[in-house]
Amino acid sequence: MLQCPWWGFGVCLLKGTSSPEEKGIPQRKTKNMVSGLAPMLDYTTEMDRYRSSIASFYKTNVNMNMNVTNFPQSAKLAARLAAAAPIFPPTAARLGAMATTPWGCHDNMNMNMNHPAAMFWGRPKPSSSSGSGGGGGGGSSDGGGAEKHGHTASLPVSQGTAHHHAMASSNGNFLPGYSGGTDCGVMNKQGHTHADMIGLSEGGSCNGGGVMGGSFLGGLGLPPGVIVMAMGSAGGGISDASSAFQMTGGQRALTDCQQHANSSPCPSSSSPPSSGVTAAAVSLKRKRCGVCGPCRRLINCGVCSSCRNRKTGHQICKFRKCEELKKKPGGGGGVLEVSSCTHTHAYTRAHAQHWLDVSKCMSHLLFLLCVCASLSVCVCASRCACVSRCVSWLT
DNA sequence: CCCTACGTCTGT
DNA sequence: ACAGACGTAGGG
Repeated sequence: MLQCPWWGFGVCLLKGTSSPEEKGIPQRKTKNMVSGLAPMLDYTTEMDRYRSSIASFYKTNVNMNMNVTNFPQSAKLAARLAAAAPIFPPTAARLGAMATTPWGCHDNMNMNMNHPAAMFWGRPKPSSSSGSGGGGGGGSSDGGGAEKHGHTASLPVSQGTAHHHAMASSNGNFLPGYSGGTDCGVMNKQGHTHADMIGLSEGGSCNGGGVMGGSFLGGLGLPPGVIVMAMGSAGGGISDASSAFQMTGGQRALTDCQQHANSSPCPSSSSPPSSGVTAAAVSLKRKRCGVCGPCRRLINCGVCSSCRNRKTGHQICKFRKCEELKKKPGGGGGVLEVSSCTHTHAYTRAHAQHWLDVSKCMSHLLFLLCVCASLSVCVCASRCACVSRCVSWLT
């Protein structure tokens, strides 16, 4: 389990350091914190770019590539994000740099990068004091919260936000090229770099540490050997490198993971101890496990029968249907103690293939999203190198 | 009260 | 087996 002793700049700056002060490093959540980086990082600018990019990304890509009505939640999400007040701290604050070896789960992000570093985007561990920025809230209790959040004017600046950002960024779906002239990024029609395309295409095209090489962070270089990792929302917990599809679910997953942080960090998709309702409980409605791939998916596909018949069907999107709930209640469950690679492998493979198949029928944009979704399934379900294999299946 | 979604029933 | 419809639990 990753434990960062100290967060500064949204970064786990040092290991074994007793306090930020000792290191003489400013620890702030907002502008002040980047004072030393001010020339490179401008919060407002970054936010503007971010929001406009999201808006245009969806507006353009979604309209261009698919019928937006098929992806109502994508649109909603875009709208929310675009309208949201700044939801994450300055760029620098989102970095979690670690001079330590990633633990298994996060090593997933190495994927095909052929590099021991993994980069995520996240938030610094919220300080115990304050709740600046209305940081309460946390995630919704249900995947459905993804939609319900639409009621609020802005995204919560806590877990939810962290996940939105962490995931979006880790997969690059929403990341509008923070680099000026990226060498390895793939530009979309808006001229924005999409890291997922980078990450999923070739392993070695981006050298340097992490997914985005040295060009992210507005040119902020990182010391050699510094590993940048996603801290999810609860730095040190199981980080959630899931995709833009799976924000709300991710929050919940994260919570669950934390609760099980001792032994089995994150319940696998096949045997989630966090299911809450046992088979014996019967009669009561079972709840989503919150940790499986579908549960962690945020956005309805908009095309499945459940989505199409939302009004009358009262069913969750097929792609968001909890793996556990798909099983017969009380039916021989719990047999698999699935922490093994083998199982995870099969699981992710199925999903990866599924999404790959889906992608063949859909747009390039969706393909990317789907790929990301698959990856996140891997990340969620595995604790090992399976992800890289999953990636290889997809590419 | 509204919305989401689980469980169940029914039809194909 | 699957899809669709419906009742209704649960949360906000």
